Amino acid sequence: MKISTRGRYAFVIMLDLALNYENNSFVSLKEIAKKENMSLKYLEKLMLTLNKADYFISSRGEKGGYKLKYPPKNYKIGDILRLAEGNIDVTECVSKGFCCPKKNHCKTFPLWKELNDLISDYLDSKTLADYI
Amino acid sequence: MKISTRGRYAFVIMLDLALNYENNSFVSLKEIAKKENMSLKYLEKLMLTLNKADYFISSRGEKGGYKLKYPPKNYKIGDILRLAEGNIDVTECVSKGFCCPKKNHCKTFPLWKELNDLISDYLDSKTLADYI
DNA sequence: GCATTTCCTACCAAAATGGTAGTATAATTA
DNA sequence: TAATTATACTACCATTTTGGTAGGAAATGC
Repeated sequence: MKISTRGRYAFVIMLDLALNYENNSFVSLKEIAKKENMSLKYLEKLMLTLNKADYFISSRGEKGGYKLKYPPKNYKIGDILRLAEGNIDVTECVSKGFCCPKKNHCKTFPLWKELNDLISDYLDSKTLADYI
Repeated sequence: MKISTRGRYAFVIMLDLALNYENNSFVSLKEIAKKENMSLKYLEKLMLTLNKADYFISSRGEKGGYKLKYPPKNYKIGDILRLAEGNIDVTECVSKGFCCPKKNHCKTFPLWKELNDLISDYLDSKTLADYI
């Protein structure tokens, strides 16, 4: 049931960018890595994943870095974690598109389904704006 | 955020024993393994873990196996999963006894804490009796 | 043109996961 | 009492996941 380093780091990165949103300047991964005591190289790789979404505006070179494309309240924590972790479903059988032959008479399915909805709904009810 | 095979199997095993609770007979792992299409050897090892708790009465030899020591409503799903999985906390930092130096001014801690409580409270509100 | 920073690929060590194998021990039954 | 059956316990193992490093290429600002 662990949230992995990927997810935890992603949340931190996004929060750091959210905190800088009003400034309209770029924040480099180097700064974040230093501030949060994370490996720059690991952050770079993680950023490749996050960048698949329409989350940032980026700029290379000196004074470059990243900034949020939209205001912090537009970023659901659930979406950030799904992106960073791949998915956050508690079992395979509750994942969209997964078809288990005994889904309808499985005694355990209702628990996983309810638990999964509880988690998803909670994480989707929170945005970056709630943590700055 | 996945519940591993250990936790999922544990829930299934406990449910099978709960279904047999009224019968007052023993259910062998061989039967469960066959019925649920699981590896007997893996079940045996998992049972070693579950048996650390005061959950079963067991008997060896023919007609042997396991039965629940207490009625199904006495078994919280949360406890079963904690036992099988080691722990079910979403991060290390929310685990009891873990001390993070920046716990009090960490921007992300509140989310993990709330999420963890949500999950724990839900799983502790359900017992085996709810699924038979 | 040079330093800086993102972008991208390839690799790698350690840990977790999901098993298997073998054996000892206890209970049942023929 | 001997054979069978089932739990109890230890050791091992292959695969996947996790967390991270290395090295460049491409773009940008000064």
